[in-house]
Amino acid sequence: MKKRVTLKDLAEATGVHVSTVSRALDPKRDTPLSDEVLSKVQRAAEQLGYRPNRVASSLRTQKTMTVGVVIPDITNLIFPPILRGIESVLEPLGYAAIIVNTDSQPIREKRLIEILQDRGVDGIIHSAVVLDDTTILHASEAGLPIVTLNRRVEGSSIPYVINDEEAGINAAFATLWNRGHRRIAHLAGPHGLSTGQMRNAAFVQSAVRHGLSIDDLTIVEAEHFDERDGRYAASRILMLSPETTAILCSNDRLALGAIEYLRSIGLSCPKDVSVTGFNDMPLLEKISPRLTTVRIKQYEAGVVAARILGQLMTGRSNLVPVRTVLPVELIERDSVATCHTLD
Amino acid sequence: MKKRVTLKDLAEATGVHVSTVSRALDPKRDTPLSDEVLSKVQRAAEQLGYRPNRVASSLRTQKTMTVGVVIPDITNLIFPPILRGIESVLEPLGYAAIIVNTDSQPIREKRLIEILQDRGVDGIIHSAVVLDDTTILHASEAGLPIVTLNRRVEGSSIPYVINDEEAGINAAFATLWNRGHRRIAHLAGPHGLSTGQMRNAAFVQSAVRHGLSIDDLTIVEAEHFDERDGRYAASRILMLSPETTAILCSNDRLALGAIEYLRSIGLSCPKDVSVTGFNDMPLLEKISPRLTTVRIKQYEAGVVAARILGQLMTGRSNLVPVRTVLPVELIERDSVATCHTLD
DNA sequence: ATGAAAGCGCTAACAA
DNA sequence: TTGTTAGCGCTTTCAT
Repeated sequence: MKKRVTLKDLAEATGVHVSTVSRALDPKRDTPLSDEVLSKVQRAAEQLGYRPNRVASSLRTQKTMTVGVVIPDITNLIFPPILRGIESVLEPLGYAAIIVNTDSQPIREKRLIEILQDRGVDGIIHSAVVLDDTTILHASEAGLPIVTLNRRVEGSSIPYVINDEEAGINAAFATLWNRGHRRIAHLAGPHGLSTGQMRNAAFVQSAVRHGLSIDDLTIVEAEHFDERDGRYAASRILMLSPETTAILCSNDRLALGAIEYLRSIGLSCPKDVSVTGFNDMPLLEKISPRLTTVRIKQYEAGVVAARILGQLMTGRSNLVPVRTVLPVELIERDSVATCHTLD
Repeated sequence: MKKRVTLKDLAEATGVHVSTVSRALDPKRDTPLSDEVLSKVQRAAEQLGYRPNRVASSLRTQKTMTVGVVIPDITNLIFPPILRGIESVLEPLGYAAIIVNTDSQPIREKRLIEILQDRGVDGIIHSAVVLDDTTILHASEAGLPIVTLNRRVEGSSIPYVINDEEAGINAAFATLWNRGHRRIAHLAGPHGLSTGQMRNAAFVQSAVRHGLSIDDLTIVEAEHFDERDGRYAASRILMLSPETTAILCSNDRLALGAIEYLRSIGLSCPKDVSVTGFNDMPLLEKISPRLTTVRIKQYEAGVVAARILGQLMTGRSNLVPVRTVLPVELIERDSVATCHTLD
């Protein structure tokens, strides 16, 4: 185990002072230096294999060049592309990311945020906030740059990047409506999450605009955005409203669960019941029936959030919009069929 | 932006020396302290909201309590479960992980390893090594604790955790053989990766043991473990050996690609050609035809690798096995059919 | 253009 | 049982 080469070593090797060495190796140097020392130091650094000690520099500059990325669960397929998007902008800027999974547990989230702060992260990209997230509010008020992704914290000025939930739900609703469906139920996501809430509101709005009465709408809320709760909520929907011909789901996993449930009771999607999703997660196009869904820009969202965080961290917070809404796109596949029910 | 509370602040607040405060707050303290100071300090820490500055402590102790996790690409579905496995053991030990994607580019890998070293990671879990990985060899020789996962570096003493490739390939081969297949081709993974190589060798061994002649075997190597190269390699296989009735693929993504190719030329899997995969990646069971594959213990592998790294980092390297082989399991689904070809 | 000196916040060897 | 001191490796202000 050979010891690392330090600035001091280079100073001894070149006969100049450590501070001079430091300056010579500083890429964005402002102080003037003689070409001679400069090249001498650089050559020595090269030869001895000098590598800067980021820990030491972090302590001195109070910048760790590290950001925290908080997500509910990396095994949820929509997150890996988002992370690659984040990486694509942060890595070239010299930042590294510490990724943590909250498993949607507020206590766990709180602990993880604390850990990130102990480690002195320069900022946080947060994709797992709840609507009234006090943990993150505190951190933000303490001066930590934060951007939320996919979700937002209510009544705060924390910048957020979301998808055009309303347009997405409208498009999904419209495609069902245009295929003749009138008994359209909503399999809603958790109301504690902004996505669940916004999509639910958009659904109601769409339905009303198409002339349906609020009282006639069947809406069942899933506790979590997963297949299990999708199955359960679908069963409740059909119990409450057996004449349902289409289920508009708050995301793909719920939709997958709903389709599983339909199959389990001998119904077919789309023949008996049409289903739509939201997100267009990876691999979805290989699963049968190929789900009609709303595609969100996953990688893009990561990129945009990271750019905003970058601005925040370098003090150009005046430039950043509090609200960024990314466009979505309806992907029509095979889970929606024309409705032949005689009403 | 309020300033962080430091040990010095606590020292002033309690009237004792910083070092005493440090001791009072050290969880695994060996020096004796009076109950009075202890509680006084702890109360002050609580009240003022003291949080230790890990950067400072890292500089002093030369331990960052951070590990690097190197993978080819997080969007490859087999990695998220592995990461959760790693997290499940490292997080309770106080470690955070910096995850980097190499995109299987050696130059990129080298740069990323350097970055991790600059940041002073205490160890690395590496899931993207190539067989003759000099970068990682150097790092290891420099004294950095390293464990490789899924793959191994040839001719080194770097501990590695792999799956029982041989048993897996044997099982896949046997199920094809038992269903009457005799014209079994191998869609091999890259020879530069230990998985590709080991699976290829196991295939040849299996075939020979079943009485096939090496010269008759059709083996086509894919350059990368992805669908695109799977499609291409499958086309080559059928060109070289049109009588092929089964393709044993080196992993799931290659198998998915092969099936896509078959479909594109009007052949059906499993009716016309049977296909097997390797890994059993998430969501595979929802894709039709449901792929018969070899399930590897993804989460478990992360757990084991992390445990070994933990031992290495705490100097108990005498306890760690260089080689750990995890058991695999054949998952029989719908992509293998009985062969009715008259030979 | 370069050197001197201080200090980021913490820990640990040594003293008392 | 507690205080003193030194220093991890770097950056930055001030002096020269």
